[in-house]
Order: sequence, then structure tokens, then C-alpha cells
Amino acid sequence: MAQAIPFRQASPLKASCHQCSLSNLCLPLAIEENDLDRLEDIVQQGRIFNRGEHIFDQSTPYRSCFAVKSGSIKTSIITENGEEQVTGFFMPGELVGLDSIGSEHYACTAKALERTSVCEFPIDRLEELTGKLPELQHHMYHLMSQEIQNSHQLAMLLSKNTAEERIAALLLSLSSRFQRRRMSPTNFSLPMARNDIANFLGLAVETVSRVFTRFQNQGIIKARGREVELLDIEALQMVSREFSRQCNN
Amino acid sequence: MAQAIPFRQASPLKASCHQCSLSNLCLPLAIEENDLDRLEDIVQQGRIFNRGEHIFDQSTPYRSCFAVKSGSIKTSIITENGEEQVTGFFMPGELVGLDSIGSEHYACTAKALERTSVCEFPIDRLEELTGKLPELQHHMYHLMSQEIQNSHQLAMLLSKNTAEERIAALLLSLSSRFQRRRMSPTNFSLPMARNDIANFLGLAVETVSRVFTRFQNQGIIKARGREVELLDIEALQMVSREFSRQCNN
DNA sequence: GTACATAGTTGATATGGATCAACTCGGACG
DNA sequence: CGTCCGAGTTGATCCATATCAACTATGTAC
Repeated sequence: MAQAIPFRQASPLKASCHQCSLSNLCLPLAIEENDLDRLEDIVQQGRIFNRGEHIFDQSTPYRSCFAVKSGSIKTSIITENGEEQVTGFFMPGELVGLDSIGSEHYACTAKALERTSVCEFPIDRLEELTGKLPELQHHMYHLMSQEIQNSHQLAMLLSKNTAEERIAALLLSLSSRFQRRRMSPTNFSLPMARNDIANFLGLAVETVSRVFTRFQNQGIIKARGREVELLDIEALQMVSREFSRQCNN
Repeated sequence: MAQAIPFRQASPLKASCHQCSLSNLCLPLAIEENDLDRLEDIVQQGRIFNRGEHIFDQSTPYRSCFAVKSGSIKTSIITENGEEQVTGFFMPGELVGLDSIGSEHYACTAKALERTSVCEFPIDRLEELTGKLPELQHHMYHLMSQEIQNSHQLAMLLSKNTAEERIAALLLSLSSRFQRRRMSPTNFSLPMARNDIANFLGLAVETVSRVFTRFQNQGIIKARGREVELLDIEALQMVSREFSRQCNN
């Protein structure tokens, strides 16, 4: 047998968590080197979505959760009367779809904010695997509880904080998440539109815009469009009142 | 051996999920009759807390999650500057502490709103057990994702809805949770103070009070103190705009 | 039963951010 | 290179709810 392969075959995309630069942020984090193969067995790597494409849709039967490899994703809930509520932004190394694990259907819609590649973890196989690897199970619990906490933080932000505080908190959250990926924590480009920020933070677009310019006038940030430079992180932390990392992360 | 027992011994409280009237709402729901013993092995039943007592405290090392047997519990986060944010109310059959599973410390403080009895699930033994019982694991995932969704709903409520809508939604949520326990969905007594409601919904106490009287004047509810009667559920649903169950549940 | 504290209600006023409207910027496309 | 369109900014006005203040009801301790 050992049939010769005429050309380099299209990789079946069963590729390497081993080599992934994000493995220290993602699921492999929880796993011993020698168990990593078992995770690789179930993951489908490298699916690409263009800006605006849906990774999954609300009310669709739940199949998988996804890890962001590159790019970014926003999740949102659509209510019966058509209103949208952005529930989160997800950056490389972060897991999307945890809010639906164990449910029949996706609880939200996930949309690529830019060209984005993801790894897909089919839920039945993942549940099977977490049953066998206690560390992985523990890590899943941890990630999900983290998600609950994030959402509580968001609720707190929404109910107690001013527009300035909310935006400062978001900027700081993004900053620390860029930093975690060894990118500049002070100089980055926002993956989402003002509109999404406004929706996420429970504000009007106009308010977001005004706060941005106010911060700019105070010399706290420099912003042109989506390009942002944080000039005075200390000041941002003062504004955001609680120094904890809000929102996601 | 077979030593005679002189008096009826104090029960070691290894008691019966089998007989618990809430088993269809709680963890046993997920388990085959014959596996129920294994859950009973790890649960510590019947701990009682008086009104105002803490079931657990924020930043304390995480040990267990708790199921409410009777009474009710509120959870809240305290920020560095001493502000409190109520993150949820928990009624019989509901699980408290899911937001901390997999974490080192409790992410919130849980306080009994009235005389309350709980069942305690030590987390290490629970994780062990979920590793062995796939249905239980699945159920845990489901409960946790539910918790995320609830929190997202709360965030939505806080960012998009008026005071009246928020309060209507809360009343409806409580109503359906009472109903689930086969209690009157229209006639119940609020376990929490106006203050807690206000904090939870991101409103001032005065606003809560005003909305209650407004609803009363419109003949939608009848309220004296914590005693509430829902006179027109339809109307409440109209007010709460989205007909889904908000907040918890 | 009285007193004190706490929870809840009601009224008057202030304000942060929504809303409405007009304008500008930047990029895609012919 | 100009046109068009959505995204973003800026200004003026309005409103829901916070805030402040006074009062009432409820309940708890002596």
C-alpha cells in the first residue's frame, strides 16, 4: 500500500495546538503535554471568517464552541422586537460560545469583526474529553465561571458607572488583553465600531464619541478613528474608579 | 460487633436527595435513580442560616457551591470603594456559587435573606463526581451557561430598559420561579428589601417605590410592604417588553 | 406601651445622557 | 478626481431618573 502522494495534500487541518502561540491562553493551558494530542484530535483548526460573517447564530442548534486564533468576534443577543445587545468582544486566545454549553441552542450570535480565524471544538467530543481529563474539566469550569463574573462586572458597570467610567474600563480591558498577547498595551486599533461600543456599554453613539474627544482634550488618550493611543493609563484607572479589570478578561 | 445504639443518634445529615421535593429542580435532576446515592455521599444537607448570615464571603477560598432548600439568598459583589452590587437572588432549588467554580476564591458574597437552609456540595468532590457521571457534568455545564445567559439578560435589562420595564421583569421572574415550585404565581411575598431590588436593577430606592405605587394605581399589582399580588400578568408582560423570562431563570 | 431605628413612601429639584438635527470625515467606486 | 454613503463628530434640547429632603409606617428592644 503505502501509496505515493502525488502532490502536497490539502492539510486536513488537524494541526497543532502544540505549536500554537496562544496555547497558553486557550484550552491547552490546562493540559499535560502528552494529553495535548487528545485535544488536537477533536479540534478543527483554521476556519476563516471574513468581516461581518457569522460564526454561529442565535437559536441554531448548539454544536461547538470556538477559540479565536486571530481577528476578533462580537457576540450579541437579538430580542423579539429586533433590538440588539452586544454581550461581549472576543480576542485571540479567548473562547466564544460558553454561554450556550449544555443548552440545546446558541444563546447568542457571533460575528467576525474583521477577518478572523477560529478553532472549533465540537461540544459532544469536548464534554467527552473533559470527563476524562480532570484538569481540562476544571479549566472549563474556570472559564465558564470567569464568564459569569465578567458578565456581573458588566452589569455593575452598566448600573453604577458613568459614561466616562464605562469607556475607561473598556479601554483598560482591551489594553490588558492586548498586553497578554505581548502586543502594545498603549497603542492599538479598536476592532469594533463606535456603535458596538455604545451598544455594549449601554450608551448612545453620540455619548461615546463625546467621551472620546473629552479624554483626548484632557490628554488621556489620542484617538483617530479606530486607532487609539493610551497616553495616561493611571488617569484612565482613576476614571474607571475600580481598578479591577472590567468587562472581559 | 453489631453494637446496640442506645438512643436515636443525631443524624449525620447524610440524608436524602431521594426524598427531596426539589430534586427535580436541583442537581439530582440530571442523575439516574441508582447514581443518586453517589451524589448523596458528597452532599452535606440541612445547614441552616438565619436572616442576614453569610453563607460565604467574597475572597474567601472557594470550597463549595450550595443549593437552596428553603428560604432565599442574595449574592453581591463589594467593590474596593465599598459599593455593593447585588448580582442575584436565589430561591429553593437554585444553585449558588457557580460564578466561582474553578476559581481560587469566591467571587461574591452570599447572604441569607430570611431563615434559609441549604445543601452544600464540596467542589473537589463534585468535580470528581461530574468526571464520572457525564449527565451530571452536562447538567453542570447547562446550569453555568444558564447563569451566563441570565447575567447577559440582566445586563440587557440594565442598559436598555426603563425602570418600569425592569421591575415588571423582576416581578415576572419571581412569579415564574414561585410557580415552578408549585406555589402561587400571583400571590407571594418578596424575600428581599426594596433596597436590594433597587441595587439589583440599578435604580434608586425611591424609583422602585414610585414604580410600585404607579403599578398599584394602574391596577396591575397590589402591594403592601413585601406582600405582592399580581393582578394583571398580561399587563406586566406588556410593560416588560420582551416576554422572555429575565434575570434569573 | 414607649422609644428608637430601619424600611418605605412622597414631593421638589437637578442632571447625565438620550434624542434630534446638522455637519464632516474617510473610504469605495465609478 | 469627483461622488456617494456610512461612520463619526458636534451642538441644542429634553426627559427619565438620581438626588435631596421630609415624612410615615413598621418593627424591635427596653
